Amino acid sequence: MYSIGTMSKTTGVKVPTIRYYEDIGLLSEPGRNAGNQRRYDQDGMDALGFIKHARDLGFALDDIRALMQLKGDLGTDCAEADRIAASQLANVQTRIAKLQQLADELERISHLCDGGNGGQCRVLTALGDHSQCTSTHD
Amino acid sequence: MYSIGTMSKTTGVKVPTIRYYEDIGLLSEPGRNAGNQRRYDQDGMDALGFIKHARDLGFALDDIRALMQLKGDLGTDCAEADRIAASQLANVQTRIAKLQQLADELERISHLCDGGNGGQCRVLTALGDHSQCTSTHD
DNA sequence: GTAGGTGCTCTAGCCACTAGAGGTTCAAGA
DNA sequence: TCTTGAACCTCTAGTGGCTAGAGCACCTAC
Repeated sequence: MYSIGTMSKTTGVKVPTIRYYEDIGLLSEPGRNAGNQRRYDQDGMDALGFIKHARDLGFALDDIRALMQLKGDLGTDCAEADRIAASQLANVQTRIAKLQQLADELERISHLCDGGNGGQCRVLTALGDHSQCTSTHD
Repeated sequence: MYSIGTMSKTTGVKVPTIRYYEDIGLLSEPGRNAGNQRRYDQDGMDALGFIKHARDLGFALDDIRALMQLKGDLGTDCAEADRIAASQLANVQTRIAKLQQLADELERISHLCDGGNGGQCRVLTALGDHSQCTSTHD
C-alpha cells in the first residue's frame, strides 16, 4: 500500500494534484488507514501513471477520462482510442504550425533593434503593427 | 469617438475582453457619453490594437503591460523591449521543440493500431507507458 | 413610439492546477 | 515511551485570460 507522498514521488504528480484528480473523479477514491490517510494499491498507482503520461502527451483531462473508460471496457475495440490519439496529434501539429509562424515573426522583429533609439524603437512599433508582419500568424 | 462595439469589430477583440483589459488596468478608462457608455478616441483604439497584436504573438498580459510602459516612456532605450521580445522568442522556440517531441510520439503511438484487438489495444498501452517512448517528451 | 440591437454592471464559470491556513497523524530517534 | 518534525488532512481562495449569463438601461432606425 502506498501513501499519497509515495505516489507523488513515484509518478512525479504533485500531492495536491493527486487529490484534485480524485475530486474530479478521474482517480477513484482509495481506501483510508485508521488515521484517515489515503492508501493506494497497485491499480491506483498504475492509473496515476497513465494519467501522468497522457498529460505529458498533452491530452486534456476529459480525453484521459475517455481513454481510461476504454481501458476498463474489455472487449471495446481500439478504434476510439486511436481516434482520440489521432485528434490529439492533429491538434499538436496545428499548434506547432502556429507557433512556428510566431517564432518567425518574433525573430524578424528582434532583428529590427539597432540599440537605444528612444521614442521610435522599431521593435515596439513592429509589435503593435500587424501590417508589418510577413505572415498572418493567426 | 468609438463605441466599444466599434472597437471590437475594428480590432477583433471581443467586447467583454475589452472591459476585462480595462478592469485589470491594461487599457486606460475611456470617457463616457451621457448614457454612461464608453467612448474611445484614436489613442484608445491604437492601444487596443497593440495589445491584440502582442497577444497574437503570444505575449503574456504582464509583458504587454511592460511593453506599453516602454512605449509611453519617451527617451527609454530599445534594449528592454528587445529583451522582452527575445525572451518571448526563446519561450516559443522551447514550446515548439516540446510539441514536436509529442507529435513524434503520438504519431508512433497511432501507428500501433491494427484495429479492434479488444482489451489489449496497443495504443492504450503505449499511452500509459512512458518506457515505450522514444524520447523524454518532458 | 417602438423594436431590437447595443450597452451597462455584477457574478460565476472555464481549465488544470497551486497556495495557504489551521489542524491531525505518522515514523524515527533519544 | 516520549518527542519532534515530516507528512498528511480538509477547506477556501487564487492563478491567467478570458467567457457566459442575468437583469437591466440606452440608442438608433423605421
